[in-house]
Order: sequence, then C-alpha cells, then structure tokens
Amino acid sequence: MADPATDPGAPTRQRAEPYVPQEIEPRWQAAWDRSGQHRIDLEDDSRPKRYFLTMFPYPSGNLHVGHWYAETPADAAARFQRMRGANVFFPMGFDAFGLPAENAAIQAARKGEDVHPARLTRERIASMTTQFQRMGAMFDWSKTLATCEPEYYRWNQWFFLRAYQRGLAYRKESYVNWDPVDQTVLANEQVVEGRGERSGALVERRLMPQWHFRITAYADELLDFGGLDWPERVKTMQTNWIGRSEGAEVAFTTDAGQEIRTFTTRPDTLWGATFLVLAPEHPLVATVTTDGHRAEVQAYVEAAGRLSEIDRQSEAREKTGVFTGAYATRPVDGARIPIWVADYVLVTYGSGAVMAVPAHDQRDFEFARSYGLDVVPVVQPADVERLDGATMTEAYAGDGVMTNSGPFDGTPTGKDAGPDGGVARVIMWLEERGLGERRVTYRLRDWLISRQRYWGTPIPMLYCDACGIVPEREENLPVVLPEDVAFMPTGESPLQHHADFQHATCPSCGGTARRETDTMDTFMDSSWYWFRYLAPDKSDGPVDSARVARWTPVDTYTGGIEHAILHLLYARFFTKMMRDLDLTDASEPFLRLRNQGMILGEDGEKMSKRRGNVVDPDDLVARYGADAVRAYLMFIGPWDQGGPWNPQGIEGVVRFLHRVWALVEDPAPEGGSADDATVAELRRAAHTAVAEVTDDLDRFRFNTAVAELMTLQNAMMKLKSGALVANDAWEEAVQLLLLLLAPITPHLAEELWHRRGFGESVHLQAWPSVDEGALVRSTIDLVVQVNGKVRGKVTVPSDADDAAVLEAAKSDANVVRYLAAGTLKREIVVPGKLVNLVVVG
RNA sequence: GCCGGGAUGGCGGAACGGUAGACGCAGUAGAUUCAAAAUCUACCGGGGAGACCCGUGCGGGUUCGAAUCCCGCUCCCGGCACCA
Repeated sequence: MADPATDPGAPTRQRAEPYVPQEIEPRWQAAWDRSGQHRIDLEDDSRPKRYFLTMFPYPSGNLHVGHWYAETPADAAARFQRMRGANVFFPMGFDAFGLPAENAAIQAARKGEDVHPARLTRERIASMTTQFQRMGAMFDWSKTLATCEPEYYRWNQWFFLRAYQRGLAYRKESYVNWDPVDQTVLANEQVVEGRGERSGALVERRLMPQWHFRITAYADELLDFGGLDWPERVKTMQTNWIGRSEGAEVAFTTDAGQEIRTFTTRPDTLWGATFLVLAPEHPLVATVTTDGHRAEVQAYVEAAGRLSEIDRQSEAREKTGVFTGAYATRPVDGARIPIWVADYVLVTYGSGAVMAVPAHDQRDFEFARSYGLDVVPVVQPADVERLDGATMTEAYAGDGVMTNSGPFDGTPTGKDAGPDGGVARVIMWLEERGLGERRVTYRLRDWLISRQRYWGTPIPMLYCDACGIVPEREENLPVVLPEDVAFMPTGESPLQHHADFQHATCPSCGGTARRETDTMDTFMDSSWYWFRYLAPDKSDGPVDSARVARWTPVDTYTGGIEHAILHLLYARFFTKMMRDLDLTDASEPFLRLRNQGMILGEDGEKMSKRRGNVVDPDDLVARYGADAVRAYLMFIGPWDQGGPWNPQGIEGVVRFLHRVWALVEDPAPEGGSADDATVAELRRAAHTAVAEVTDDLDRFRFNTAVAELMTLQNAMMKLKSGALVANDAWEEAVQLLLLLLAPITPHLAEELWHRRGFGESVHLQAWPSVDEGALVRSTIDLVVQVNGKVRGKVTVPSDADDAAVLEAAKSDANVVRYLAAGTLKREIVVPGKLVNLVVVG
C-alpha cells in the first residue's frame, strides 16, 4: 500500500473539513428545539412508557461538573431507551426553596443592600436553564416546574391539610434539634454527628411545639424493598435508619403507685433487672423523686440539659446518674429495685426508661459498677465457667441457660434461641399474666417539618383564640408567601414581623386568628414533584390521575447517594401517604435507583473554590465541546464510583472523537482489500460493538460502552481502505457506529449522520439489533492445557469435531512436547467460545 | 460493636469459572518537522538471553482450570451506634 508518509510519489491523502464541536453543537441544539423532538406526548400509548427521572437541582446559579456527571449519563440512558422504541419522559425542574437564597438576602441586608430570594432564585433558574441546554440533553422543558411558585407549593399545603385530616400531620411539643446558625429546627435526618447538615453548627436540644408528619406509621412498610431494584447500600442505610427492634414492654410500679413503662429486647433477663433508669427528660422524674433527693436530681437534670447532644453521646464519657430515692417493684417476682436518673438513657427512644440488667448489658454494667449497684447473672453460658456478679468484668450478652429466673430456670435463651427460647417464652408468660406485652420499637422518629424560615411553603394552619388550632380551608389555598418583606440582619424570619400575613380570619368561628409563621421543610417539595411533572399546569388538583396511573412509578431514578436516607425515605413515605389518600395505586415511587458518585478535583479532594480545584463545565464545553465532556464523564470509570477529574483523560476522549470524524469523513487510502474475510471481520467488529454497547447501556455501564466504541473505531480504522469503503458493509458499519454513539455524543452522531445522507435525525432511528451471523467466526482459538498449564494455542475451523481438534492440537510443536509425556484424559468444550484440550500426565 | 461495599500494572479501570490487565492516561522508541506542538507506527505487570517462571490484599479449599465459587483472616471505604 502506498503511504504518503514513506513514499513521496504516493498521492497526498485528502482531508475533509476539521471537526469543530463548537460550531456543530449549538446548531443541533437549536434544530432539535425547533423540531420539538424532545417534547413528549404523555397520552401516546402506542409504545411502552419509560419514566426517567433525575433528581432536580437546587438553583445555585451555576452548573458545575457534578451536574454534568449526574445528568449526561442519565440522558444517554434515556436516549438509548427512546431509540429502543420506548416513549421516554425525561423532565427537569428546580428544587427552588431553601436557605442559600434566603441567607444571601440576609447577608445583603447586613450590608444595606436589597436582595430578594424570589427574584434571585428566578434569575438563577433562568441562567441554569440556559446552561442546561448546552448539555444536548433530551429534557422536555415543556413540563418543567419550580417549587417556589404558588402553583406548585399550594399543593404542598393541600397535602398537608389532607394529612392533618387523617391524623398523619400533627403538632406536638418535643425535644427538637435547633440549629443556632441557620436559626431553625431540623429533622433528625438533617443532623449528622450532632451538627446541622447544612450549617455545620452544633445543634442544641430545645423543647418546642412543632409540626410533624407521622412517618413512623409506615415504619414497617418502609422496611420492605420488595420489587425494587435499588443499590444494596441504600436499602441498608434506610434499614439502619429505621432501626427496628423486637422486644417487650414491661411496666414497673413505684412504691407510690406510679407506672413506669420500659422497653427491652431481652425480657428473658427480667429477673436480673436490679434497678430502673429514667432519662433526665422523662416526665415522671419530678414526681418519682423523693424529697431527700430532690435538690440533687434537679441539679443533675439541669446539667444534662446543658450538655450538647454530641457531648452527651460521647463514648469516652463515663456514665453518670443520680438516685431518685424511689423504688419500684419488679413485676415478675415482686423484688424492690431502686430508680435512678441517668443521661445514658435517651428520652426519644422506647419509653425513655429502661430496666437495667447489669449482668447482661454492657451499659448497665458500667453504670452499676460506678454506683455499686447489684449485678445478678440470670443467663449462664454453656461452655464458660459460671458467672458471678461480684467478679464479672463485663456484661455477658451471649446465649446460655436461664438461672435465678423463677419458673424459667434451665430454659435455653439468647438472641439466637428462636421461637422456643427464653425470649419468646417469657413474652408469652408476661402477656398471659398482664405484666407486659410484645412490642416493636423503631429508631425512626416522626418527620419534623416546621422551619422557622421565610423561603419555603407556609404551613396552612391558624391559631384562633376561641377555637385553638384550625386548618385553613382548602378553597383558600394557596396561602401565598408574601414577597413584600424586609430581611433582618439577625436572620429572623420576616414572616414573624409581617402583620398582614399573620392576620387571618378563623374559618371555624369567623373571628380573628393568627397565621402560622413557620414554613415547611424543603424536603416536602421534593417528596412528590415527579407526579407534578406529568401535569405541571393543572390547577384543580395536585396531580392528573390518569397520567399518574399510566406513568408512575418512575422506572429509573438517578441521583446522588447523599440522598440515600433523607429525600428517598421521605419520597417513599409520601408515596404511601398519597396512596392512602387515593391519589395513586403505587406504594413505591421509584422502581430502579442508580446513584452516581462524586467527581473530585484533580487532587482527589472535593472540588471547592478554596482549594482552587474546581473545573468549570462551561470552560470545558468552550474548549472541547459538550460531546467530549459527556463522553469523558462516562468513560472515567464506573458511574457509581465517581473519581478525580483528570485533565489528560479528557484529551484522550477528544482524540477519539476526532478519529471518529476522520474515520467517517476522510477519504480512504486507495487500494486495499474487500474480500470476504475482511468484510466478515468488519461486520464482526460492528456487531460485537452493538451487542456490548446495548448490554452496557442497559446496565448503566457507561465506561465500558465508551471503551467498546473506541475498540470499534480502532478496528474500522485499521481495515479502512478504498476497496472496503466502496463495499456496502462499510456503509453499514458506519451507520452502526453512529447509532451507537448517538446516546453518548448526540451532536457528533447527528452531524455525521446528516453528512453521510443517512436521513432524518439519528435520534429517531431504531436501536440496531445484533446480526448473530456476523458474530460467528470461521475459525476458533483452541487453548491447549497439559496438567493444568496452558501449553499452546491452535486455530481450527469452528465446525471441527473433537477428533479434528485433537489432531490440530497435536500439530502444534510446542503442544506435542508436553503431550508426549501424558495421555489424553478428556476434552472440555465450552460452546461458542473456547475449546480446551486437557491432558493429564 | 452491628450492617453494607471494596482490595487487579505507574494511574483510571476491563475480564458469562476458560490465554488476567480490554479501553484510555502516563511512559519508551521510531516516523514526520529546521525545531516543537499535533498526528502516525511499535512497545509498555515483574523476573529471565531464552525455553519458561511468578503475578489479581493474606492463608486454606472446590475444579481439568479460580481475580471470579466456598471457608478463615487483614486492611480500606460508607452507614448506624450509650437505641436498652
């Protein structure tokens, strides 16, 4: 073959125009917009529906690489499903309420400037929408929404009222997490290691009346992930968070006749309960305490109240507590045991009081040793020497045989003892005698949704002097968040000083009422938004029930792992509540969940302005084009892993895209071969890629999909010649390559598709199917093993029988050397892939 | 402590139980160039001149054959954690 590089006489290879993504991409984005190919017909039921949902972003004002990493692979998966013949709905909107915009307004107020969160948020939504267009994604912008608009949040209020009617929303005074920086209470889910999830401030415990959703009513149902294709770790995290414990509730009676209820997972150790412990906040502490101990107990309770949650739960801390002076009766045998107050017992879990069994619970053991309380073993381990309460150095929590336990002596017991074990039998025994009952307890608390903030959905409740707490009438919704507000430099919610907003008429008696000034947790907004996408303009109800029936649950939901508990738990709860309000038949919102990892800076650290390792997607697009950014983010590694940004890595992908352009557009070198073997090789390469890319995209394995496309490009480049390009098989291979590229690099594929004159948009083509015939090889590689070692490889016709295979193996000089030493034991034929000839000496 | 997920070249990572390291990055050599960039070609786990040998966190096992399956560890990441 003449090569202009080495042969000066050879004709110079003509080059087509260069690949300039910056020119191609805006042109196609505008064309797709004009043609409306991303506007979906939600009523079209001629094709199977696929609801692809990606977690809607908070309008921070600027897209960062994380958005591109989250959205563009999801877009590739959605485009792939559309080409496979599905009617794919892939909407995008904005989670628009929240503290950052309000904090910006407060900051501005401190400087005497005027910034309003509503204006700021709407501007940011507009600029981010423009930025989103540059991704070349197939978002259907005709169905977008922003949660800060009254048309959206009025339905938050509507749901709240319906939930209130059903007793699923309620107000109660309880100990809550107060974030002193953001000046609001937070849900348990928003407190991480004792600090506010957003502000990082140490949260304080405050007793305040607040609105809650009764998520605990669904605790058991939330533990059931049946039928869901979700990552194991997300299911585990939610299961841990809900924290189900089985046990019994046992009531102890004080000498003064008050009942103290305790929860235990080990009722079989009841005979070893040598004291009771109340949490400092337990309501009975004051009434139980005897006069002689009052001062000491009061001091202890006050000191405990001053401790931050993190100090109090510190593991290193030694257990402290005080005796109340009171005694209670152990119900199983009438023994009198002392009642203590200690802050290692949490008022928020179980009943806020525990029966302490120091011999078999490490915490109780440590407390008993500190204060000289009795340690009485009631479970004897089978294989260890007898436990003695006086000499034990730690609690024994394992299995064994019950002793000192009245009628149960000799019963095998422990966590693993099963239905005939002590735990189950003692519960039955307690129930028969009315001394206690089976009880399941959860770590999960009800969802606290009140926020003492401005930029959120007003809670539609009123306080009337005559009627008390009164819900707003549905027909008066929305309770509009007033925009004529002044932001305090102190950070206090302006609603607390807005007389017009607070002034209301009581729907019950017609008198004057005061409006609730707390707003809802913004996780409320994201708990049902995918229903609203289906009919964002609907004004006579929250959702279009026919579309809900057809389109939900969401088929594939994508987003960050940081929402594993928060948003995803609330969304599941909300769907179940909506089901019970007859708004949907489904019990689960999202059938398949896939989480992307996080893109880190070049240094492997989280991207931040302070570190100076932020990569700006706008710069990347200007430099390399959107397709290169998309393809690189997909190629970087498994999507759920994320990883550091590699500036040289994207160059490799850019090279690949230029090679694709050259492969399709540049003229081929003259001559070459287009014989049957060459054509078969070309078709095999193309159809192998079809098979692999199809499988990869189906399984969200974008990195190997891109690698497969690179392999195909390499193979085609190697084979490309004047003779082959003139063959129909070349045209077919180019078409397949472009079809496979379409979800990943939509602009490049579309441009080349048109340049080749293949017809209307590549994105409206059917996804190619594999021609199995093209995959069949005329020969097969034969690996020859002797005594477990690979000793050679021979190539035989794919239809060779065992005898011919053996003959072929023997024709390999190297194999024969080893074969001579042994005898043939057997041949193992792996159909379609490999043939191994095994010889044992 | 309990639960979940991992560990493969210099790096990111591939491998239905079937020749480990696909694809890419970085690197080496060469072509092109006055030179460089870009591009192209070849090489690119370790040892050995070679035949070969050794290699997927560690120790066993199953199998003709194990990164992959089983048993026992080590370390790393994530979640929960004084939750009775």
